[in-house]
Amino acid sequence: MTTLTPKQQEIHRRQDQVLDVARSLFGRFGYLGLSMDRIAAELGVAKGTIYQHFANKEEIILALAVGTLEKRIGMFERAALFRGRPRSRMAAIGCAAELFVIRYPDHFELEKVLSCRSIIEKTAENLQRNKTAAELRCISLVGGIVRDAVACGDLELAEPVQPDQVVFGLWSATYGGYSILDCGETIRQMGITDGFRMVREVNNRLLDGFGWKPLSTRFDYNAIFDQVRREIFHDHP
Amino acid sequence: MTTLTPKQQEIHRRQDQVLDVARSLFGRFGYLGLSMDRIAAELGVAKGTIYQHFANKEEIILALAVGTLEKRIGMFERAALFRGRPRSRMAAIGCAAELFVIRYPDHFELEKVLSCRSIIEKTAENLQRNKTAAELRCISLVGGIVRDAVACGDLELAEPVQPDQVVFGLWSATYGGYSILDCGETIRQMGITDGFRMVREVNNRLLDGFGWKPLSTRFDYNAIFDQVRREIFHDHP
DNA sequence: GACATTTTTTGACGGTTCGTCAAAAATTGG
DNA sequence: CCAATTTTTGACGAACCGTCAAAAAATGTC
Repeated sequence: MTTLTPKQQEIHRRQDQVLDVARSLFGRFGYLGLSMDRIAAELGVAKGTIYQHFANKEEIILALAVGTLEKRIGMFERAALFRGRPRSRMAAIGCAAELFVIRYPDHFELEKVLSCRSIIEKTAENLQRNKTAAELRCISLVGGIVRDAVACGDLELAEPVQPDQVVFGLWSATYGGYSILDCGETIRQMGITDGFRMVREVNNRLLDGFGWKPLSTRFDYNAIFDQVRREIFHDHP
Repeated sequence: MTTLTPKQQEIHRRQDQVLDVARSLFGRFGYLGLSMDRIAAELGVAKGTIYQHFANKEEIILALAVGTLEKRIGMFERAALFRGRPRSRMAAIGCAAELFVIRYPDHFELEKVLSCRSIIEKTAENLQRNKTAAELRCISLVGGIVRDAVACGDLELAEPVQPDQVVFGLWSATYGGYSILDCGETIRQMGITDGFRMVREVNNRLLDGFGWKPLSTRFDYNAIFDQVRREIFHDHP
């Protein structure tokens, strides 16, 4: 286990170096500006060496996305520790999600590239599973809070509605909302200025629609956001 | 105006032929499988000729997306003619959106590719504006229904909430929902089977949360979907 | 430390796609 | 029919891909 030759350690380190360089290049020049040749040049090694670690640039991008997803999991876990009724804890998760998109703005771009069929198809399935697994961890964390709410009576789901449906709704609205804000001129043309407030509002109304108490019309969840920011994520930008 | 030489007419026709071939190639092989050389070969012309019409494959993809967006506008316009209270008319729009993703499944893939910064950046800004304009037409159509609801008292928006916020919410939830369903293994792992029902449900709950009457808990909007399908889109698959 | 063996690195190579542009072909108008 | 204009062509240089035999480095054995 711990018996790694110096050489093997060097190889391990280089894997991270490749990702660092790739992240920088992707951030600066985007998907089309990222190339194996450039990574190799920037790192001062031959191209063949990069191929020892990753089969193509798509797998590098996938690895970058998994990396930031793990950051998000960490933030969600910290947020989930917030003390309060389930809906407040859910607001804390919302706050974490918001801070995540601010702190890791490139993540969305990675996500969008990987959502293209012909691009993700170039990656090995077992690597794709890493990403799915990370997503499922986020989802189950959120699902747990929904179930807590059901258990304590704050949320009553009429027969056919399942807790996962609530999670799906939050995920849709949040992912969709940030996607729309992130890309395209359209939103600016609509005269929308404070996108984050907008996403919060939509999520609040959605949970109100499921009847999750206390309703956002009777309780100020923006205050929770501020509190979570102060108490849990004070070290964040 | 109508004085087009035979040659000019041929050139106009070819523009559409290029798009037809490109749509087919994109559908079969995706973004990475689409190339100017292949289009030219499939169409039996030299590559240079394609470049007379489009500066690169990204502009072709953009044109394809605008094309399907216009189909959607048409469907939304037909749906908006549905007779009923505003919320039922909104349900009719939802039905149109659902039928659209069924009828034009490739549209989402186009949309995802174009949402990547480094890809859309390769297209001319005035072409991007075509897409923005088409999106804004859809949005203003939906916004009109929201305003109708406010005008007739079915929807009361508390002070800071604007009609566009409701539109943004519907757009987020729908776009996000279909995106999530469309791509990735995660959703299957969650055990979600009927994705369309799920998106409908989320939209219903969202509008309930805004207090748009009649609430979905008191009125069956699925029935509206069926009715719209029968009465307006009977010619659709 | 010398040397045989294994592991790692290298970069040249063949292949594909891109976007260009001068020459060739086709069209137009007189 | 011919000169002028427009359109088409495909060869070209450049960039990137992924591979692989040869070179270099590391390892382990005596």
